[in-house]
Amino acid sequence: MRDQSLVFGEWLSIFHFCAWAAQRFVFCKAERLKMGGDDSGMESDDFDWNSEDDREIENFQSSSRLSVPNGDAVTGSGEASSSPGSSNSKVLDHFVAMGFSQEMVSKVIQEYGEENEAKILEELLSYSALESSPQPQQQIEPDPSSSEYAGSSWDDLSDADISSSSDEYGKVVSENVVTLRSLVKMGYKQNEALVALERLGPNSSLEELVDFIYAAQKAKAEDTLLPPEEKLQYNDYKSNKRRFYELEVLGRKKPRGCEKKIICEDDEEALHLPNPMIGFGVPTESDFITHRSLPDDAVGPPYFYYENVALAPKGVWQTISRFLYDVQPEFVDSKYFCAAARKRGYIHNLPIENRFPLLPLPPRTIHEAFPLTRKWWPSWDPRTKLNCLQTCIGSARLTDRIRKAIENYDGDPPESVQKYVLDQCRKWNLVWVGRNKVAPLECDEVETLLGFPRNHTRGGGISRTDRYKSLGNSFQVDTVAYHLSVLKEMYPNGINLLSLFSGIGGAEVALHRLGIPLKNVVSVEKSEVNRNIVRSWWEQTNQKGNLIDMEDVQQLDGERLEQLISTCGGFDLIVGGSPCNNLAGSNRVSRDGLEGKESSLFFDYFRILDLVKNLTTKYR
DNA sequence: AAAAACATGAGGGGCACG
DNA sequence: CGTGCCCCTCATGTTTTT
Repeated sequence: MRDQSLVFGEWLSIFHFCAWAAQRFVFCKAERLKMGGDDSGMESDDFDWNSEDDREIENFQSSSRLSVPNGDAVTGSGEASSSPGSSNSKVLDHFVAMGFSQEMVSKVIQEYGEENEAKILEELLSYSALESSPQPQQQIEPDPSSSEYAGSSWDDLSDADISSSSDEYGKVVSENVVTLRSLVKMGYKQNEALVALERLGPNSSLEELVDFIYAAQKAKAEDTLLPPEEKLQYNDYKSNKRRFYELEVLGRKKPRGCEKKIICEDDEEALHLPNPMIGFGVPTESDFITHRSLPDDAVGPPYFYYENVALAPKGVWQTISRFLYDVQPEFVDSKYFCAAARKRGYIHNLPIENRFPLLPLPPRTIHEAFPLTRKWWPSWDPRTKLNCLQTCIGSARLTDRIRKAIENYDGDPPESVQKYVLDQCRKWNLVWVGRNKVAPLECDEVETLLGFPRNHTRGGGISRTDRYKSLGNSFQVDTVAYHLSVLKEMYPNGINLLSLFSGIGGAEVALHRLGIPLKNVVSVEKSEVNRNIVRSWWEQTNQKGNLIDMEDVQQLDGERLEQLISTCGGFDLIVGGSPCNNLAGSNRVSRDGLEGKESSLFFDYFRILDLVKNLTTKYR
């Protein structure tokens, strides 16, 4: 049972969210006018996002689909108290205009005074939540993790600095509140509404928000969460293609006799990881898929290529896939390309015929990759592949402990010691470098395993710790290059690349090693050392093209993109592996899923991709 | 001040077995 | 089908060392 204080707490967090969103989203009317001006059929597809232009804010009010009836009444929290005499009816009118009952508003104003609109809003929201929530029992989460899930991220949000008291701030708050209220009135949970509004922006239409929530529900919901009639609405979704994918690509056998379970047959089903994890095929295995059909919306140009960890929390890949035009992910383990495992999912709209690998093929066992370890490798260590290369390495003291644990014995150590050593070796990816001596991989060894040139991340003031971190967050170049290889014959004169979350430039290196000329590369990467690494590589490899680097994907708005596109002549490929922090299993602290602090930047990948797609089709 | 070392499991998939 | 066991995971926050 959910008690009232909990509900109220959630509404509190909603308010904090609104404040946070007000800061985060600055509205972009100019873009909408520009794009919608020629009426080129982009009504509900044009997402409006950040812009820092003030005049755009001015225009926001009139353009909003979910308009505030009386904008003038919406004042910043600081202003309301300045003229108490006349503001009583004004404040009351304002909240009534937002859709609250006059009775309720005056009651709350009586109780709390009218000088603190924020407080009034809180109260109104909590009251109306209790009153109008259509199916309160439905908000009981059978899955206890779900509420925690959202809870932690909202805590983050409420920590956000909400000192802004500008006018647009007030508008944004009320705008969001109205939208949220509408959604809750429609029967959606606050959490879902919040997430949707956060992702799509306050300017988005109700339809878009509802659509988003559907997607999220589909990804998350268990059978028991939703009443059957609501779920039936999802069932027209892709059943044929999904089935084809499961049968043909994932090698999945559809068990007979489950026709009864119509409801959960397709969408509710968890995405199955292929075994072996070879996607549409890898150079070293005979199993291949040579054809797939893409959803119409996904067909390029431009081509896009998205990457993230395969073992994300449940529902994440379904959501990602749904945003990326329903293209099904290709799950590939890089252990088929090199000596280290790296299970990743890739969503792209590239052709998959006539792929070819980078040559020479890298060694695919530890012994081949590190011949010197063979001499010291004990017979009781059966590993032939390394585990996933992560962002941290084992410490020197750990390897010392292991040495001491072993050297007490003449022959093979007892099984318990073997177990301990093996566990540690697997956990930290240690290799044998001497008698009773294990060691973590060196930076340059990691570089080689991942397909980068040696010393790619070396120098320029980067610490060893940070090198491991940057490398651990990177692509495996051979794997990505194999997928991108189909571009070579399509673009003999080179490509224009938009590289988001570039990191140390895995995509750039892959294309370069494929022999695909890079004409213009726009590289967006937050970390300065990483940008330096890419810049340095760019100069060392005598690139003929032009490298433009930027810091923040969130600053890449429609205006900026249009500029870039007009100077570059359009992007042929948009690559991005968005942050996995909140998805990766190694994260004990904040594995919050796609809504996590960093991983939610996926939605910026989608936003930018969608913008480029629209701009590309528009100008061609 | 910066770099390195350390402490901190949950969550799922795969598999064998009954 | 369920259950138990094995295994793996693009990490974060704090403390210690350099």
